Amino acid sequence: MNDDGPNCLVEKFRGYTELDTWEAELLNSLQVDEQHFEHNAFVHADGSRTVRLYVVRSGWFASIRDLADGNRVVLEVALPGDVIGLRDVTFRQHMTALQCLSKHGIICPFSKVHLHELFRKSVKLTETFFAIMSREHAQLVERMVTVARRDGLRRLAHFIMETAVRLEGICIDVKKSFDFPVDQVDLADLTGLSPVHVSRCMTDLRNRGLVRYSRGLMHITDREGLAELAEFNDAFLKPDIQWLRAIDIPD
Amino acid sequence: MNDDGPNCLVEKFRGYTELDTWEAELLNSLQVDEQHFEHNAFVHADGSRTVRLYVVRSGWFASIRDLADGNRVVLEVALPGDVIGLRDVTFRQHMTALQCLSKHGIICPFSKVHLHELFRKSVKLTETFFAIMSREHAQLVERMVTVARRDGLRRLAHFIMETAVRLEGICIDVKKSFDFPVDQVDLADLTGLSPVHVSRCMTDLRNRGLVRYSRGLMHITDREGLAELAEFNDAFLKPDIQWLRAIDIPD
DNA sequence: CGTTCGGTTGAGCTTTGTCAAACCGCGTGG
DNA sequence: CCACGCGGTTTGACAAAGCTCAACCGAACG
Repeated sequence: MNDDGPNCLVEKFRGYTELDTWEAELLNSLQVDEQHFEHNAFVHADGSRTVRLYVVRSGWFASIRDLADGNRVVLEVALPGDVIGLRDVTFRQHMTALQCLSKHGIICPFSKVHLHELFRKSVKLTETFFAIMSREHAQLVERMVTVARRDGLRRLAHFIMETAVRLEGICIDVKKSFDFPVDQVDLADLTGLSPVHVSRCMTDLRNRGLVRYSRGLMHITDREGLAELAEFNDAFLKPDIQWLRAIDIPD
Repeated sequence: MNDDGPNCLVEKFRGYTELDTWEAELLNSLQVDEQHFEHNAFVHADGSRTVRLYVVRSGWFASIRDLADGNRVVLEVALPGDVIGLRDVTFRQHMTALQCLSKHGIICPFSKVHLHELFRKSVKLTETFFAIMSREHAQLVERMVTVARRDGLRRLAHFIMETAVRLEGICIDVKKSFDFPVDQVDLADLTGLSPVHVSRCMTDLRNRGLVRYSRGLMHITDREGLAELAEFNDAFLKPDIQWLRAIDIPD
């Protein structure tokens, strides 16, 4: 029941390490419940108590921070198969709200007690959760670099590339059009731009023949060009499968 | 020898959990070596193999990314007692260079094999490393929010507040002047601004009577005002000491 | 006593933001 | 079938924030 595709934890973990059946079962025990959400529905609010974590089953979910002046920041987008909440679990309160971006989305909640038990049962799984969190961290580092030092065009190019590569990781063919349930306001909050400027930059990307984009569908028409414009390097999305068998190498 | 102040791991970990002597010894075994660096010296380059992690003994160290166009981003600043490298350890290569910011700095390197052994020996320490990484993540989230959506004045105010609170955490009295070995070029790379604009904003902060700052010394003259301007909330710096004893609470 | 380095200042320019209007595809109800 | 309204996008005019370049200043240091 929980082995039905790349949107499940077992598949994700197998990208990092080998699992025997007992470990796979442990992971699957995190995906017994299901919650459904509609577009823009909140899973939890900013500042709410950290009680649960989630595995995304379908749809896109975003970590959101609303600012006093009405501005909003999207810190990260979680895609199917992603784990949400590792960052917050060691805090009492959530640092961001969690919202469903797509028309419809499904997540599997599990309690942090459950995670905790799992930590005690398997070092290997613990290490893999560790690796997953560090990958999320790495993703944020790349977005930080982009937002801090690149112009609007490149920020958007980078986000599109990043998302495409991540979607490939869950077996979505991005060579043709793919679902991209993010409107221009979301893109603005993702890149630190204004919606108007996002519109201008997207038009620019289109005019350069890099993407085609409309109403929830994205099509990358020149992947090389887009990656080059964004100075995109996908190393940060690829975990080192060997790290568990680290070998100390002198300089 | 390694219990001599707040710049050691044992002290840091005691902020998260209780340690018995055996665990304290394990941690101290990570701090047997020492490396010294001068201002702007590199500990490792961007893209180099991830072999070691570090504990900062003294001085400030920065994770740096150089961009193709000559721009530079400072991703994070590590202060005494901080662990450097948890983010990169699950990757084959470093995502940033590591540079000594202060006139002089000392770090204790330990191999990732060593970390790995420690993971096998103590779940509690593993979980604490997990918590430490999530705190670093949280820090980056706050900086991301700031860089994405706040103006130069607020970005600087936020960085100063964040740093002050972190310094307090290692027993540095920030009520009076304190060491602030970061020049305006560094501040620019930290906030995504130009050095010239940093100068203007720093002057502005001074004129508003919030800080006094010159040549490596910082003095916060109006902490309330500075925190308010930056919309600074220090929750993200405070780990939840209770998280290991998490209790599942229904909504 | 000159040089150097970091910081400051001013002028002009570029990028991006703001506001407001127009537009467009789409679904709904008359 | 058409008019309408709605949400999201586009466009234009203008304003603001921040960048670049260049000159200048002042403390530290040889």
